[in-house]
Amino acid sequence: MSKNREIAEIFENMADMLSIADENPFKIRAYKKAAVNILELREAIEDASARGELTQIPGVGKDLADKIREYVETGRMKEYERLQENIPLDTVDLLRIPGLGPKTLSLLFKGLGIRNAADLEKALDGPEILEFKGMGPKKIEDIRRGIALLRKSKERSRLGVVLPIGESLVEAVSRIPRTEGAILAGSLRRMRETVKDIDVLTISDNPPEVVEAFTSLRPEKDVLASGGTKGSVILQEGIQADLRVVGPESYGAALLYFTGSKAHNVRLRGLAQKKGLKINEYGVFRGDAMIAGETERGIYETLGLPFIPPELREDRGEIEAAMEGRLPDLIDLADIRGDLHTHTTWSDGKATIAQMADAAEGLGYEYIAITDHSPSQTIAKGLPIERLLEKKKELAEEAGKRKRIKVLMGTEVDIKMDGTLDYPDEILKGLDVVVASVHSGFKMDRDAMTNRIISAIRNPYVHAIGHPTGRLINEREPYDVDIDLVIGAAAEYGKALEVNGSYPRLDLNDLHVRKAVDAGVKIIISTDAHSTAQLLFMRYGVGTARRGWVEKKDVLNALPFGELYEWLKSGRG
DNA sequence: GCCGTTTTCGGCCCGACTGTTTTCAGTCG
Repeated sequence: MSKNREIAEIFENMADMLSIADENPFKIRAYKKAAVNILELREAIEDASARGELTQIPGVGKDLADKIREYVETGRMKEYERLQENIPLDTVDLLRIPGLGPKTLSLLFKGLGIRNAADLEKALDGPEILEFKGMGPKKIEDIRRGIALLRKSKERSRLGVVLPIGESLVEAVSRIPRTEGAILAGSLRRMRETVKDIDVLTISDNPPEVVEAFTSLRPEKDVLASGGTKGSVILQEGIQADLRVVGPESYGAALLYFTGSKAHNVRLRGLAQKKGLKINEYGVFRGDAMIAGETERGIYETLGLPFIPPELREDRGEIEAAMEGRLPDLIDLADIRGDLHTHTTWSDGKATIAQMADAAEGLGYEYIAITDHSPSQTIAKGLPIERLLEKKKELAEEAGKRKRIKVLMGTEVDIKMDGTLDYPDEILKGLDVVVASVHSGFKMDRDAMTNRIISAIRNPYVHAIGHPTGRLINEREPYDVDIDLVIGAAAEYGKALEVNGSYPRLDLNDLHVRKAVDAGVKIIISTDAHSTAQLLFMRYGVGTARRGWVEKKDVLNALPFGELYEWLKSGRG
């Protein structure tokens, strides 16, 4: 196991310590930048160190290279330890509270001796804190809210973080001798936007041996339980993983049971009872006789039901729909023919137009829209009109070279505070794809925000609203918006709403997107990719859409190019 | 702390928004 992650985390922590110590901001940035680049490094950092090529890592100069080498060789970093003597890691942790930055923390650290969360909470209740410059009642309330949000986020991790870890775990389990395949269950299989733990199910004729192998798979942080049929560990990543081992005859029953949701399973067991049957994690029983259990499909059949996809299993009406034969024909990842919200080096993306187009071709897409930011997004290098026109030229050249994929000229244009857009209509008119999004002024009141977004929907050149609620899972609440009115307006004006597949967003969420398709609104499932790798976020978007009962016919980027293009052109004065 | 023929010192992304102010500091992206 390479030490890339550890070293990146150390530099990240050091940057935070330096920021609390009020150090040179550029030095702080240097540490952070190095951390990011180390995390993205394609090889084990020990190898680069052994070759003496650490300084070839971007952002790593002589000093940081020395520190990395010291850590690789000794497992320690003196400077890091020295910093911790002044500023403990508990204090650094407080920076993760949204609304509490280094300046305020430094003030409280020095002035009130606040070193950890307990100190902070006590101080927030006391009167002394108001003595400090810049501290007022609203700020204190902000920090309190931030603490609550952080607490919530600690319980559940984001889908896009955990799913890859779960998949590699499944692979590892399937390589354990005497197992027959392995599969993810639980909320991960249901593609919930956040998950608490990883559930893995496998088949074996010797469960205890498999559990034993599982708990010693990797140098796991902690073994919570290790028994005859199930084992439970805390992975290095800090996430709990449970393994259940069953015989082949019970595989379907166990999968159903451990996939949940609990509410769905309770309903199924109720149905079974009425038929004189009993369902448990080993099978379906009539008296003592087991009549199903090998497959999930077989179990649903004994209840007179068709197979219900995992994403629907929330007891949100799927059982009634199944009984009445009106389950949705859910969109599949394979139905997706293109990505309509992506960024490139023209604004804040990491890849060029050509690289993004190549990657999209590699995914078998028919089209990709390049939608860089508009000028208000200065931090994201949003494009002034002259740059937009330059980009248009490059994109046209790039598009001209390609036979297999259509490269569309687009923008993610900012919806400004007053509801107008960040480019004039005559510019928007000349673009193939216009996604309009809110990136500023998140604290507007509900009416103002709703009207702001509806103003954008009314613009004849806007095709879709990007990440319509602005939330960042575990980081930022959605802005206050009446989503029903937005959906109504989208339906009225024939505009699409986005399901943004970037896993911190997943916005619209499952419930909202279901409302949207119920109202007849078209959906665009996009990745908002800022790199070629992020084009793979599509599966999170599709998972969220499936949880929202979205069918292929609802999704614009499941259309063949000709039909999509017709839609894009329609209704534009 | 990093970086580089506008180089070995002097930059390094910066504007919007908020809450606290009475001209600005802190946070965010």
